[in-house]
Amino acid sequence: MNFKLAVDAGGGSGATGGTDDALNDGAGGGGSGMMLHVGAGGGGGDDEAATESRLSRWPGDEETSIKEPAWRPLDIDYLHSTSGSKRAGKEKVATPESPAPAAAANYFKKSDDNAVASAAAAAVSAGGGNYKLFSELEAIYKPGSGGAGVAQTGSGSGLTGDDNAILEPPMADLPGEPAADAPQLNTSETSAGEDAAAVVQPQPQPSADAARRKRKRRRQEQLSASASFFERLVQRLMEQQESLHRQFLDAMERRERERAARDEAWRRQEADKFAREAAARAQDRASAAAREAAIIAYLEKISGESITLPPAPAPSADDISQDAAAGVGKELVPYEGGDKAPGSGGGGMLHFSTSRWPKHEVEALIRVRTGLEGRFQEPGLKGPLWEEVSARMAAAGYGRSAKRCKEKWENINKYFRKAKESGKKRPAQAKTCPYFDELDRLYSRSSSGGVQSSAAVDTNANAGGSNVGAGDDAKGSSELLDAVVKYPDVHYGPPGFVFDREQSEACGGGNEGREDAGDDGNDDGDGEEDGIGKGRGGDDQEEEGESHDHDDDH
DNA sequence: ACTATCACCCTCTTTCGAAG
DNA sequence: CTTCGAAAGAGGGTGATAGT
Repeated sequence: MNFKLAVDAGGGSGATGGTDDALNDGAGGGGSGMMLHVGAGGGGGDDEAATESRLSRWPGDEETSIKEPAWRPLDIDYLHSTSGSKRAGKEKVATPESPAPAAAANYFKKSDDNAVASAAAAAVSAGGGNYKLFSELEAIYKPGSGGAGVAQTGSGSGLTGDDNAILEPPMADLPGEPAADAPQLNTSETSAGEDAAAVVQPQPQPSADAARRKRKRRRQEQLSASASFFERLVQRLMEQQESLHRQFLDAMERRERERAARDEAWRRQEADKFAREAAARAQDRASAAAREAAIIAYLEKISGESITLPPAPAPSADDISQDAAAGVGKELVPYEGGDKAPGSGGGGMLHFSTSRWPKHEVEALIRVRTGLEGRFQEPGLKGPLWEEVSARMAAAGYGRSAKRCKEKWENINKYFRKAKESGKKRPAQAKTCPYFDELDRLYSRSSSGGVQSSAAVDTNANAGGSNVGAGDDAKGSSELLDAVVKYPDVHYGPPGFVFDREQSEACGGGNEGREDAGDDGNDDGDGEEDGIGKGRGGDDQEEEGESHDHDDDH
């Protein structure tokens, strides 16, 4: 949309009609463009004075004889010059030079007087008259800058729709750009008016060239000012961005330092914790060693024999398996000289045994195995369970692989069944007697618990047979078995110590139960049978044993 | 020398889960 | 559902060892 603000210098024909968007004070005809026509009354003018200054229509929009009306560009400077005598005088000078029509001359003449402005303002304020343009202009210019209206009047951007309007405020702030020059800025926006002026003034005049050069120079100055302004703006923007970037980097660096500090603190904390745990472990080991030494000393004192402990660092299950894979009979097991025949090996020293299971080791195996009986009853692979048995044996100081444990368990069961089946009366000093009793209890319990094994059947069938008294008191045997089964891990410890004492107590050894902590207690078959026969209330322990079993059963 | 005990190995059967 | 393979358990054989 092109705005044209023009003053109709030529008298309109007064033609009516037309529905244009022009801001006519009369019923001026429309046009393709939006124009501000300053006219007295258009076709509707009555008096001659009205014809001198009035808004006219676009050329060609009406049947006017004046095809090219003498449009004079509405110089905003001029408009505002009405408030200044200097400007008015200037225009007054230019007026005689221009071949403007008489109407324009009259207009200028009319506006020559300063009083005209006031009169026009009065007319505007009155709401009508020839100076309605001023109200329009005020409506356009005022919203932009309030009191700075004078400086803004020359922008003309509001009229032309030029985007440069947004640059007005900064331009107004530009240094070296006097506010007084602001009204001159409009000169660039009135290029169309210039054309109109060219039309009005066909013959170029020297003064017009000078004004043009002057406008061009101003435009260049304006452009240079704009360029410098933009340069400063961009520079300021870059500085701001650099500042933000520096802040960003600082923040990143600060956070990085904080993170490093946190990591360092965490590492220190972990190191301290590890050190504390290590110290606690060392203390536990020391206390355990002291306790063990005290027990050993006590046992040596009451037994009068020298007791050798199994190697402290029990090999792991993997090591045991590797040993087993390396070759049978090469496992490192605790060895008691008393169990071996004299001269067969150094008593009390560790050696690669002949893979024979010492009695206490077999007992430990039975305890461990019976402790896991419930899990062995469950369907599933037994391999892991035997691994656990091996691990528990290792924890007790016996290095036996899972395979060896399994084989030994099967063997002792085999012997047990064979012995039961044979029906022969076994000597009380038979080596198998100690854990035969254990197995008998186990199978008795299993049979009472619904798991009827062949061995248990055989055991019951041969209750009065070779294993004297083993099945005589099934109830007492079962209760004792419960005590043994429920506390499988409690008895872990030095060979032949805890379990034997427990066994002696269970057997009702009475006066010599605790004292006879050695191997003699178990070897005494009669005493063992008596103990089973007497039985022992194990209900309370059974209740406690359940939880204990679960605790250790991991 | 004989017997009992034990470790080790092997075979057979059963069970169970995966795969077709 | 059938087949197959792995695992577990039972059972037997054999040789070594210790005790009688």
